[in-house]
Amino acid sequence: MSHADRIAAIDFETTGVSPTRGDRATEVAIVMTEGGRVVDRFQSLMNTGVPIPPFITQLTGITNAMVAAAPPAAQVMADAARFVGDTPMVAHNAGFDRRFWQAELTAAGCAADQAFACTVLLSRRLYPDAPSHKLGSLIDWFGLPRTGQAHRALADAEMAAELLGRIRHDLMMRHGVPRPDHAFLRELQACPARQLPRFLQTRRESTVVA
DNA sequence: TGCCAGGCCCTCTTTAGGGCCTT
Repeated sequence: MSHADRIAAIDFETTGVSPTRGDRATEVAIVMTEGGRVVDRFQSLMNTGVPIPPFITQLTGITNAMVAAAPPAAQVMADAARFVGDTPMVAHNAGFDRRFWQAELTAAGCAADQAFACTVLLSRRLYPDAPSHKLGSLIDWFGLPRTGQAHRALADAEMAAELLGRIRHDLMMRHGVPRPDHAFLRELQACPARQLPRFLQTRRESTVVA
C-alpha cells in the first residue's frame, strides 16, 4: 500500500468552541489510516493552563487535575505534528478541529499546512437520509463499533476513522469510484448536492477511460 | 448550563433567519 494512501483522522477535546476567544485544546488524538486500515495512533492530554469549564468536564470527563498533570501543549503539538507529517487529514466537522490544529501549532511555533476533509460534509452528501449527522449517531446508524469513551479524543478519532472507512467503501462499492483518495474527498465535499450524481458519474467515466 | 465562533445548508432566501455540528 502506497504512502500516498494515508489519511490521518484527528479529534480535539477543548475548553470551548472558539480559539479566537481564548479556548484551548485539552486533548488530541490522531488515528493514522493507510488503505482504509488503522496503522498507528497518537493520543495525549495537554496542559495550556486554561481552566476547563465544569460543563466541559461533565461532557468529556477531562478535569483540571488531569490536564495539570499532562505535558505542556507546545510539546504535545510538536509531537503531533511530527506524527502527522504531511499526511492529509480528516475530522468530523473539520472546520472546528482545523482551527484548533492551526491555533495550537501556531502557539507551539510549528507549521500547519495539512489539508483537511470533513466527514460531516461528506456524510451530508452521501447519506442525506441519516436521522442525524452527529458522529455517534452515524456510527450507531451504520452499526459500526464504538470503542472507548465517547467525547474523549481517541475514541472520537477512532469513530471518525471508521466513518471515513465506511464513506470510502460506499464510494467504491455503491458509486463505482475506484480510488476515493483525499483529493477526491475534498472535491466531493465541495460539490453541491444537486450536482452530486453528475459529479460521481464524471469520476467513474474519467477513471474508466484512464 | 450553555451561550460564546465559524461554516454549511435549507427555506417562507439572496437587502435573512435559523438549524446543525464541533467543545
